[in-house]
Amino acid sequence: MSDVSIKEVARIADVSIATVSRSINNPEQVTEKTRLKVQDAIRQTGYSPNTLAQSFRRGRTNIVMVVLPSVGDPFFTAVMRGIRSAAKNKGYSVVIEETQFNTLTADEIGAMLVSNQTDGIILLASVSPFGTEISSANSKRRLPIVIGCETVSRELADFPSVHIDNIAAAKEAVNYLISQDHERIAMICGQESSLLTKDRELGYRTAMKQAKLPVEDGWVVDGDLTIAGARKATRNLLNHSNRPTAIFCANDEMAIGCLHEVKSAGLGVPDDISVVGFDDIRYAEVTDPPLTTISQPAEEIGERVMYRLCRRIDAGNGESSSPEIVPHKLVIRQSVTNPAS
Amino acid sequence: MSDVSIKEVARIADVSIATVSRSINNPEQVTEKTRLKVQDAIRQTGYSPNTLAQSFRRGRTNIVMVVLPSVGDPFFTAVMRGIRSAAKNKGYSVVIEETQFNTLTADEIGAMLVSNQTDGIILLASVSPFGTEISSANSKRRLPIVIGCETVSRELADFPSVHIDNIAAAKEAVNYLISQDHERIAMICGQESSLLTKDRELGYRTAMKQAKLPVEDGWVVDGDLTIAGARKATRNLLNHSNRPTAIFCANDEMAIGCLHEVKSAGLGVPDDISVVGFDDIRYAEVTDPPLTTISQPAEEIGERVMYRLCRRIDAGNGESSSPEIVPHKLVIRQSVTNPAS
DNA sequence: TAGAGGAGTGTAAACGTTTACAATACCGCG
DNA sequence: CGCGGTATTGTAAACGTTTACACTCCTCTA
Repeated sequence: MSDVSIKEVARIADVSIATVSRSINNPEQVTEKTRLKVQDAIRQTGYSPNTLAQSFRRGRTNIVMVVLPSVGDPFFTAVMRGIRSAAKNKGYSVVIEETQFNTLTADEIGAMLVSNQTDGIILLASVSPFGTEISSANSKRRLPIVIGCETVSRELADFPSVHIDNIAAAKEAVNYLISQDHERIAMICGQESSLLTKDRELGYRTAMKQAKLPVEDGWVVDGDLTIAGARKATRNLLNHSNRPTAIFCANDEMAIGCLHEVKSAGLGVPDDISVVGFDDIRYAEVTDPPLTTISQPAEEIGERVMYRLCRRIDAGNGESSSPEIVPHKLVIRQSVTNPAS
Repeated sequence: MSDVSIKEVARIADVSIATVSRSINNPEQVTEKTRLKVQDAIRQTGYSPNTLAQSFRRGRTNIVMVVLPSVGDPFFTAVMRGIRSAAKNKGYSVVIEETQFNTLTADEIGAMLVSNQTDGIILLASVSPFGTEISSANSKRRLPIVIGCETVSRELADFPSVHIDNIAAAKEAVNYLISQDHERIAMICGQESSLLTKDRELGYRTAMKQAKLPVEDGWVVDGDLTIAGARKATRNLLNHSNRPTAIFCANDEMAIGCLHEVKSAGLGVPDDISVVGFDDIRYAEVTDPPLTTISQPAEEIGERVMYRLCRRIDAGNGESSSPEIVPHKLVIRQSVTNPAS
């Protein structure tokens, strides 16, 4: 099967290998007649081009790498589905690199580039605050990189990106709690390093400030973006001397941990504590109670980011680098109620 | 960076390109002195081998493909983590193909092979009952394939596999329900095509038969392995004229849907209905109530299956094809109670 | 009918490695 | 000092494509 090369086809079809190559890749350059001859020979021999040789010759792997914090998080698997579908559409394969929530340094990205030879990279994870290294190292290398979900720091601003408006979305979530008469609202956020988390925290603080509500010391805690982290964070919140009536979580994964911990403490959701999540992963509607959360168009983000990358790969530096903001939506379920009732 | 080739290094180090290649790949074949010279030159030039050229020359992509039903299912993401860790260890990249629960045909696998040139394939999904096509097509091609999680049909028996004993595990789960005095036990299983599901169903039926308990018509329903499917299945079960007191689900994903639907119907878990799952995904301990389920060593399966594949790739047909059974474990949480109480 | 121009095809080089084989250098022994 | 043998290095071919360039036909125009 795969041991027959273009030479054999050329021999059978009685043409040169160049003509075979052309009838496959640029059919308009050959006669109808020879094209048919070649097609026949291909069918006879069961030839299929050696993609290794093609990649080598063309200098293209047709592989892109996506770097993400955690493959386990349903939000990212949803984004991945979008990426994969667009990739398949464009003839790319996708390899995944998981950062396990650690922040990437420029060197690590560099290492990934040389080891996994890829045509481009999609960053769904935070990169180190020393973003300049990457961007300068990269303007040198001019490697196509596009950023998804994560908010973009100034240093990376010359790369295209697609994400929601995290600040506005977080504000909307918190404003909803405020509209339900909550005044003591806490937040569980991700680790320091994540810009995206920082933005959501900023949205929370802005909403609180605009409503002239205080944010007490110890009301903003790090939940590590994991279930376990959120459970610990929730315990701290419940033991706070001025216990909040509502908790806003920076992602649904943590909201699930939070829900569980509140109930383990013998309290009710939403009767004693209201909870709001972020992402609208597919488990959000089957938690108990179903989770009120911010919905992101995860698959769409994935598709857009992949198409954006393709354009970058094809167009080189031509592709614009403006951030692309996609819409979010507050979806109201049953994890929030009025604290007075 | 990547535009400097081995030639440049050879020029700087004042040796031939063959020597450069050797000092990298077979250091024991060159003098200490030249090795150092070459190392220096590499550092000076920032050379790193062109992996495309290497792949081409060596006829190896160092890429493996894994075919799985659904990337979203946390069980599979856990298996993937194991695969990825082993792959990284061995210098392989991993690309994923999702079947979306459809059964694969031999042709489809063939197409994947020629389009994505890979060194091997890990099958975590069901393949079509016409397994002979694949195995014969493959003995021709002698492509390294190994099977994980899925039970192996007779036709595929010449490929290595690693999985738990699904029949025994399902029996154990059902026996546990029986030991808790349940007599009316239903099951939500996956689609027809999945052998793995068939085995779990077989385990269920065997346990029931051995305990001389009847399996009523309509007690074994298809839940599609999805949350939505399980909810619908659960609704049917709850409306059954002889309503079961316990439901055994073929995976945790469905158990989550089941839990939710039971509670939506105004019933309590486990007080009115007991529920048992399968897989022990990481959400299983934070459902309400925490889920009693069968735990599979998912990451370990992933690692073993990958190492197995490596051996197949290296050894050719040398590697044994005996199935490798890994241990499962019943983990008891709070979704089951005695129906009398 | 000569010549220009274009369409179709062939020849051969190139991509960056690895590796069989040849050549050279080095060592120890007689 | 010469010789055999081994350790190290160099030369060149090969992997399967793509593609620049050259060549051959053919057609159309003047």
